[in-house]
Amino acid sequence: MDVVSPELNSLLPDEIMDTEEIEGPCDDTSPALATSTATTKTTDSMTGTTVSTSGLQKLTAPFTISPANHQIILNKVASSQATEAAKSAGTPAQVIKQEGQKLLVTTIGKSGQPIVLQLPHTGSKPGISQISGDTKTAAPQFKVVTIGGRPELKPVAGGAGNQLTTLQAQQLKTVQIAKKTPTSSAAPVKLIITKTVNSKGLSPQTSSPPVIAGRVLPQTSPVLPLRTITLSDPHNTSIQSIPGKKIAISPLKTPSKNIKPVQSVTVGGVGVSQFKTIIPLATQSNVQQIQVPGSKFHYVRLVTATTASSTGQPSGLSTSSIQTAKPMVVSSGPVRMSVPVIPAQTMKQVAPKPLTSAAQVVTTTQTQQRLIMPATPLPQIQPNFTNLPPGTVLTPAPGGGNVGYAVVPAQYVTQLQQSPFVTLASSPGFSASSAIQAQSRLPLNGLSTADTTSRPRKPCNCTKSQCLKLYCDCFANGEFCNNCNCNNCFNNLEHETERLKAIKTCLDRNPEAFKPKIGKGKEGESDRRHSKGCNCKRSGCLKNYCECYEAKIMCSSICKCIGCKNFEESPERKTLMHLADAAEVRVQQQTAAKTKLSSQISDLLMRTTPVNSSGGGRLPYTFVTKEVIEATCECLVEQVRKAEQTHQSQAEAERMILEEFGNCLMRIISSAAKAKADSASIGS
DNA sequence: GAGTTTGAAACT
DNA sequence: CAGTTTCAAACTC
Repeated sequence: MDVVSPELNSLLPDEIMDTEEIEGPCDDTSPALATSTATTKTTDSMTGTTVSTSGLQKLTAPFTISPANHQIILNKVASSQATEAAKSAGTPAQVIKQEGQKLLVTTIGKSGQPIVLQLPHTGSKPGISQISGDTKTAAPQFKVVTIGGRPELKPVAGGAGNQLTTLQAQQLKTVQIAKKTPTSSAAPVKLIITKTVNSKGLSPQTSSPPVIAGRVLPQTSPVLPLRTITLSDPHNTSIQSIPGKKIAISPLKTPSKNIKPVQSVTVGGVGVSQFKTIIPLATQSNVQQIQVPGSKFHYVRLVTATTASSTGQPSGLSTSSIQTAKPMVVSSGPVRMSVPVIPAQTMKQVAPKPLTSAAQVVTTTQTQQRLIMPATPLPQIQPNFTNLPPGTVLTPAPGGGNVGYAVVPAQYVTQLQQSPFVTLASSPGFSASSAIQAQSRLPLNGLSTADTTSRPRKPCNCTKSQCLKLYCDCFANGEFCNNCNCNNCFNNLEHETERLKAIKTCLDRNPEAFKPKIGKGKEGESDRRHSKGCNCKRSGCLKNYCECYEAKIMCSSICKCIGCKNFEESPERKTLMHLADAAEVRVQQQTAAKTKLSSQISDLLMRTTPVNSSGGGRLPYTFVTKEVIEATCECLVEQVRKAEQTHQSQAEAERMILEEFGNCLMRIISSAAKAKADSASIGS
């Protein structure tokens, strides 16, 4: 079992736990958010998005999705209070009154289509869903939730815009939140929450193809409209974690005997590439996985915090006052997760669920877990998070309670999700690591690397560093190696121990080693600048050797470069920029011309194919006579003249010539086809 | 594709 | 902290 010992854990920055100390502008979209106490705020420096988490001592955890800022807040709320909270949020809320866990999903703002989902106790009546599974399971089991890339959600169960009845709520075993397709923005988003009762992991769910217990499905597949979040509760065997014990780092690396039903939450994005993943490790038996496509957050971390929340309450609703504010905490008994999600671009925030109930009864005071997913570029927001690269898993320090940290590269988990995750969780003998590594070579969610990330990362070629030093871009970016050409790579879960050690070494050397190098400068300075500045001597800072130039930013006062030409007024820089721009434009034009020509040719071939087939042969090449060639050349030359007369750029001239050539080809082929058709008709 | 150059990271 | 070495990416041929 690969875990981080408490010793190593203790070496890591303490600030991990200090999320509540983080200050940042509060971009609340609802009054409810503004009234919370003991909140945790995280702010995306790039976007200003604010994620707030409710106080840990509260049990309520509204889940809200704000179209305005792409925030998703998930909180468990008391039923009556949920309504209030939703009202305060400016939109009607749908509340399901029922004992047990309640999940309020509501939107703030435009959509005005709040969704309230209730997660009944395990002991509650079996749902109508075929996947409800074994009702004997004591603990509530849930977990696959996929939310469409758009925050706008419309309730499906119980009718759109209508409040769900208690019965409906009880029957609400399956909710689908379909990703809203870009083309049909008006299409309602389905929300499917599947309650899975994985009794001993032997109850595969077959009724709802998109929803598979314990498995997160690929999110960006164009043929898979539905985004699903599967909430599968681990068996209620032991929710209580044992302080001091090591915690499985990830389901992937978890030894077979520790593999438990996996809780996973996936939030689908619309055409988004980068998937961020959270793998909270609540307890020994509780492995949770959260994936949020379309966001930029990179890390997943579990943060524990002692709370005053009452334990032993299955739902926790009876004792908790409504926590209207900045709720990003999903609480459920002993395990509480706070999931601030601050995507750099889409700014979606998700707070997944929690579950539990069964085992909560035992203890009086328990530590709770919060899951925090900071966006990758969040130096100012949660600087502490960036100190830990993804993949880091921390076990609770001695006496620290059931605290677990997991920082996992989203893409890595995304790959995992493509793998038979259920199998991983249910098959003791399965080599998770091997499977993971195999999967890591696959494109993300069926998309190429270039398609899946706004920050395409080149594969590394490390040979000596084992990809465990900052020389390796993958490692430096806090990512596992994926599709790389490296040799003897240790930057993977198979070598988690070494990796963690390397991470620690790097952090010892430089606590900010894993922070983005490009961040905001001082007040009044440029928005972006290198955190340390470059030290170039020979490149003039006008080659990609220079980190400033590579990041397309100007050198600043903190740079120690010699002979720098990377400043605003630098003629060399301007020339370079112009050349680069021109080259880019040219490439684009050529690409466009090629595409057009290609389409024209293919279109022509399509049209002439019937003729050819009817004629039973190819077009006579003899049509390309000397006269035809000359005429074609004249046409092309004419285009050159035209381009010169109109003072077209070279790129444009090339485009015109290419286009004319395409037209000539079309005419030749058409004539040939026509002649052949005519001859065929005459012959018959 | 091989070899060179370059500068960050690592080391002393 | 400065100097040196190592390393992998960028670049050149």
